[in-house]
Amino acid sequence: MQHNTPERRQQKEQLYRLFAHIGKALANPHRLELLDLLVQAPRTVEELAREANMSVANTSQHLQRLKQARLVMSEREGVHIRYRVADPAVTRLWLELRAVAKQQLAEVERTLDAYRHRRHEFERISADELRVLMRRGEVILLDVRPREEYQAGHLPGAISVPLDELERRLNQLPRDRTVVAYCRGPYCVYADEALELLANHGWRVARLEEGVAEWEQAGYPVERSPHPKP
Amino acid sequence: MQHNTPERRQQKEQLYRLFAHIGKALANPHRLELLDLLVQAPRTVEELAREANMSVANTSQHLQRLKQARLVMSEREGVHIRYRVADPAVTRLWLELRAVAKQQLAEVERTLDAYRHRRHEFERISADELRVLMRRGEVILLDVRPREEYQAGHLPGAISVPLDELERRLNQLPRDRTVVAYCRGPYCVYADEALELLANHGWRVARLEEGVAEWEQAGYPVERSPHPKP
DNA sequence: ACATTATTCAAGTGATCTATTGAACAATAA
DNA sequence: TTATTGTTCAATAGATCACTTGAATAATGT
Repeated sequence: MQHNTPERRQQKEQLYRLFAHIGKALANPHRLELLDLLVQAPRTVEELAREANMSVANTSQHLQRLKQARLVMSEREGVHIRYRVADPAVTRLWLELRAVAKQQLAEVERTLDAYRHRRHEFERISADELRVLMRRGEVILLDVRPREEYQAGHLPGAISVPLDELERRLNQLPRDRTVVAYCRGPYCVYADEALELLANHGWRVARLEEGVAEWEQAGYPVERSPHPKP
Repeated sequence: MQHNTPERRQQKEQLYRLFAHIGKALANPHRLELLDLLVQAPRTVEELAREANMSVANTSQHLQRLKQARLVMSEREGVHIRYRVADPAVTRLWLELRAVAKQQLAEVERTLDAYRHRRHEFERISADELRVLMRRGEVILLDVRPREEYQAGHLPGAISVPLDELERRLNQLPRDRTVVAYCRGPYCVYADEALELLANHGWRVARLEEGVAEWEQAGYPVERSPHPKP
């Protein structure tokens, strides 16, 4: 029985071409940023363009590559078209890609330190520790991402306080409990900025590195608000 | 506190560029084929070129891109240079990429059916079932990959019978037990070919879809032979 | 030292990718 | 209907990628 006929070769090549199609979708920094945003919450083209600092046309093109590779899907909503991650497996793929990057590129750590230059100032708390403290009611947990991201999914018991609103809402926070903040994940600075403000106002603070995706991937439950119709 | 200064933007972009560097390494079918081979066992450039049907120079170039992205590492062995996967996280990334492809591209299934046109002929057995039957001694488990791949890691209790040797060694197999065969994973045809031969000679046969990487990723133990020096 | 073998390097060409621009299209509101 | 807004399409130019070829390197054996 032959197992290296030209036809076999050709079919094998087609298979790898298909896999590479997904790889190609992951081969551009802008597309990864879009994907990263979509992992947090579904968004329209316009929103994505604004948040990723790209032209709308360019954003649209990149989204279409992601869509071709079936990493994201789109849905019309009146005049808008809302994109979302196509499947939880895509989120896992993205987390795994970042895990490889983190383990293997020392550069990432250096870049990250430059980017989040205050990130070692605050005590860090692990997911396990947080669960214990939350059960005992000893901490307040803040989700400092934009509200839509909170609505798309958040940690159980977390309060939505987008970074912009934090200063205004400081008086709503109990002074006698440690405040834990989280945001999009280890590469996001929102939580650090929130903690700095809180620390300056006298709170005891701690940072959770995990974002919702990492939390869910670790097997912990996530709360989702029903999607509000605009 | 500003969180969207131009410097922040720039640093964020650098971070995504780093991630995209890994994505780019995954953006070519040849590189994925090389990676797939390396997941099975370390190999020299020459071996890889032969098995992937590429020129040596081209293979070398692709390997260097993989190496730049720290997906593989290399080591001199006399005149040869042996490449290997840099880290288990890389294997997980590759499995996750394939999982996304499988879930999302219906084409994969169609291509796969064309490629492994006999794949529905044989009974399939799950990893769990296999473990039970192996414990009871009710099946023989064959690893039909090349011997070096077996040596780099195999399922506990598996016997190495490379496809080429199978016909010659038929008389060593007990006739009264079902033979289960596995190879590189769900996209590999070696096991199917082995099972066809065995079925034609009267054996009861079954196929395990998992390869060693999938098996290990599922949390089951893997046996590794000490590496023989040539 | 010399020849041999495995691998990498360097240069060149055609293919693919990316960002930009301005036009086209689709849904909504006036 | 017409105007408006969000999104996509089409064309283009510059950058990057992929494969080939032939030369350069590095270890080994004579």
